[in-house]
Amino acid sequence: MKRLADILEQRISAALQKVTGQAFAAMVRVAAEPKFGDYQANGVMAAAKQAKTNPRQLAEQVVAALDIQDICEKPEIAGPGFINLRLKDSFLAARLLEMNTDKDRLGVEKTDTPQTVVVDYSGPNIAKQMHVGHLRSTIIGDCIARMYDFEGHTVIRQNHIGDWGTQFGMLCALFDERFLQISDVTPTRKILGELEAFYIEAKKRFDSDEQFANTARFAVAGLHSGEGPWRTYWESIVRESERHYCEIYEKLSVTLKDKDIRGESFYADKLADVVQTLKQNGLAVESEGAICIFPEGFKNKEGEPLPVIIQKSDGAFLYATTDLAALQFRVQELHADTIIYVTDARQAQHFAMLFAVAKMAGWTDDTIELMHITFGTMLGEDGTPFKTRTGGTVKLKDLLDEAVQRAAAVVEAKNPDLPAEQKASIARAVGIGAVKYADYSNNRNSDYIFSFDKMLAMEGNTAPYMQYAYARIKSIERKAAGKDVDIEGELAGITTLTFTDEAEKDLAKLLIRYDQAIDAAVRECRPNYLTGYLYDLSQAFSRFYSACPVLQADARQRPLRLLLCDLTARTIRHGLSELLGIEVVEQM
RNA sequence: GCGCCCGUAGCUCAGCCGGAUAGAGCAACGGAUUUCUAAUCCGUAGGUCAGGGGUUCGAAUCCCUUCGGGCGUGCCA
Repeated sequence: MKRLADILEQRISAALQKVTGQAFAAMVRVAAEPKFGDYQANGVMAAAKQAKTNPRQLAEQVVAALDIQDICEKPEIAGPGFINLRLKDSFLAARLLEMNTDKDRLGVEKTDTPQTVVVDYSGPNIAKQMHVGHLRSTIIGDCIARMYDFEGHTVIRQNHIGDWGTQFGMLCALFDERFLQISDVTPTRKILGELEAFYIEAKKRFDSDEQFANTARFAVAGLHSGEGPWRTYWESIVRESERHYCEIYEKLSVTLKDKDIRGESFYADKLADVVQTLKQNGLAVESEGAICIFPEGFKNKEGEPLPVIIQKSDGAFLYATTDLAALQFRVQELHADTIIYVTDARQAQHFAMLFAVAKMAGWTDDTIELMHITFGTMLGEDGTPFKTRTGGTVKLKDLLDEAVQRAAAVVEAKNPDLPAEQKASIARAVGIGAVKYADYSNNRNSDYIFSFDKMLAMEGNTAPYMQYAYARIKSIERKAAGKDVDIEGELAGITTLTFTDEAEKDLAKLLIRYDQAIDAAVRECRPNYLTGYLYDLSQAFSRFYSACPVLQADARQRPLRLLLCDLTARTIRHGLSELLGIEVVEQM
């Protein structure tokens, strides 16, 4: 099913071409107000200006040349030269019926130019527990990966975890001290059970105990050379950490799996080559004792060229080195057409420089797209970076647990008679959904204020609003049997649809726009376009629900209403659960 | 100093390539339930889109500038 907005764009552009002899964009948009119709074309005014003709007159000619009666009522010309379009009932009905036959994709077409897309997201530093700072990259990246997937691209998720570096020396040192002989995984868990505390203690010892610090440095050397027990310790720590964050991913319905892990350690033995290559091709030079590359256009405080440092004066490599190795790997081994990095906005300059270096080195060219998808900081209710009352970082697990707990209280208040197990599962879906949705629904570039009270108020533009709309539809379906309504039978037997209420049409018009919403969201990697659509859809449904009885509707009205319910439920479920990773519930 | 992001209703935020009278939610006020879940719906009120200038048929949106906030700016990631 071709996107309606695209069809309209093409038809009107064609008419413009016919009239003016030139190519102009029709600039079709959803109408600003219902009284202007359903869609409007704004392109005539710009075209008239360029062609130096009267816009109203041009609009008349365009409308006269326009072949569109299969889709719209007679177009109207308004204002300085807008062309207003109103969809025909017959067209709406045809689209709905087409969606009805496409259970999986709701009429959303796959891309005709599939690509290999690498999405790099989440990337926790595994020495520590995941905290709120990891939330945005994890879920925004996941939504991007899901959307690209759905559009038919080959998506390669990459979890670039921080599993290498000097901090692992001190962790191994403490590990060594705590447990000299690792026999199986159980004692490992015991030692690392409170990973955060383990890290803090190691850090404390490292800073205060000279002998311990020496052991830590010795451990780093051992890690690199592979001598001694250090690799084994390291593996235990890494494995234990992975267990921890895979648990969080599962809680969050994030699609990252073990196979997506490709941490810093993976690139460790490639770093020397990267530096060597860049030296050989003359890009990397020594400066103040470090090996640097100076991409054009970047300056430091003194206005001098700013370097990307790839090797410190002591010989050690840096994260820029690892990032370059990863970039090269993704292009050359994973054959990426597009690489999307989902990290916070503070790293914008780092990635800009990185991309510049990759281009200088000839690793990428104009056929490969490198995107840094940025997002703002999560703030507490006082507007400062989000912390616990005592000033510590908030652990992701604690935050999610609290959300679920709060949701459980609401479920208990609203629906105390449900079985305990079902109440618990609703609380999970609602609580986690609320946290994710609050993040998704904001423009990712702005900092946003995290507030349990707001996101779990469960009124207005929140995940529960949509989950509720979905649950109401499911409730209708459950009641249907008792009222001798055979939904499946009626849906299968529909041949014509009759609109008798504006609320039906408003809902239908939104339903057929799902493809457009996804397209906008994926094009700019902005999940909030998708949440905005789903909210509009749910609102249209709620209006429809209060205006139009379904099961009691007469035989003429009921097929359409059943179809609208079914398509709405499927769209909400698909949007929430397949694209945003937010669970839906049958009852709430 | 330079660079990036941000400034929209009392609060939290949308506003897609410049389009018609700038939109939601929360809070406030008033209404709606013998009928499929009221976690809902309908209505009222609320704005110098930080200020100024420019581009043009048209600017919250693009450009310049001032103010205010955040972040980054050579060996952390």
